[in-house]
Amino acid sequence: MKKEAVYNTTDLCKTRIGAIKDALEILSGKWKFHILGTLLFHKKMRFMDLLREVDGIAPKMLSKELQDMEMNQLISRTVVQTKPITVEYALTDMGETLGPLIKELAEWGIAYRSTLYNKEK
Amino acid sequence: MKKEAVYNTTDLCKTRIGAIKDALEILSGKWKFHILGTLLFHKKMRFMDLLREVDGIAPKMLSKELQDMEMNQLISRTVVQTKPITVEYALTDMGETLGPLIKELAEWGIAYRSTLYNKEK
DNA sequence: GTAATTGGTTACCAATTGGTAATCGGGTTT
DNA sequence: AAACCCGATTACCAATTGGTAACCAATTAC
Repeated sequence: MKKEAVYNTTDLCKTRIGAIKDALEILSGKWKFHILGTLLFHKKMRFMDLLREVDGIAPKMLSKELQDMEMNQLISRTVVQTKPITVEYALTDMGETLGPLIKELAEWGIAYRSTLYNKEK
Repeated sequence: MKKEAVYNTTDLCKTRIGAIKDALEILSGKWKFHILGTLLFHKKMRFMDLLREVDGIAPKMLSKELQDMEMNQLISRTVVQTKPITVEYALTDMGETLGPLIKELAEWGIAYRSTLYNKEK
């Protein structure tokens, strides 16, 4: 019997697929969630603070990821004219809306780990 | 003035960071969320069904991602002894727990896109 | 008998991601 | 004056990711 392909033809489905694609594109990579999570917790941070706080990130990566996310309007970059010039990074309103997602991700990770632990007992 | 580094020393913080790292490792890559989302919607699917439904994925990638996620106990693989042998993939209970996260991701993507659209008007 | 379907695997290759280390200019501390 | 902090940027390199295309054995439809 020949099988007919069943495609995702409903609008609901197409929209969801596109939305997931968009979100993944913006949030892809090893560091974005860590940076966002750190900013969610500390509110305002300077470059060197982030470099110290986000464990293991190199300045190059931090710089690149910050630029990416600034372009995508998730974080804001403000140059402050202090004695040695400082730069403050913070979440934008859009960036703040990622709060629940990050929280959910962290909670899932915790639940996942504890499930594995219980199975190994 | 010399700055003292402020590290993430609270247990709460460390746990969260580790959890996010775990989750990202398991869910990394271009396709996992799409496959999981599709399985969440259709419940049980065969290899070729997934190949058709997950837009643009190559058999090699599908195979690899399915193996990855099977190892991590997010999906189950069942060989069915039908006339031409078929293989059924489905979410495990653990995999099902990703439902809210995927939903949140999709909703965020939709909200993000509509915000951009409103700004461009 | 020929072609197609099922569930993959393999070889090969290109692009992206990410890491290391050095550098830079301006300013401050010692 | 020497050395260090700030916020990066650059050159170079290695590893991972992902894509294309071909192939496999078994079975079935035409």
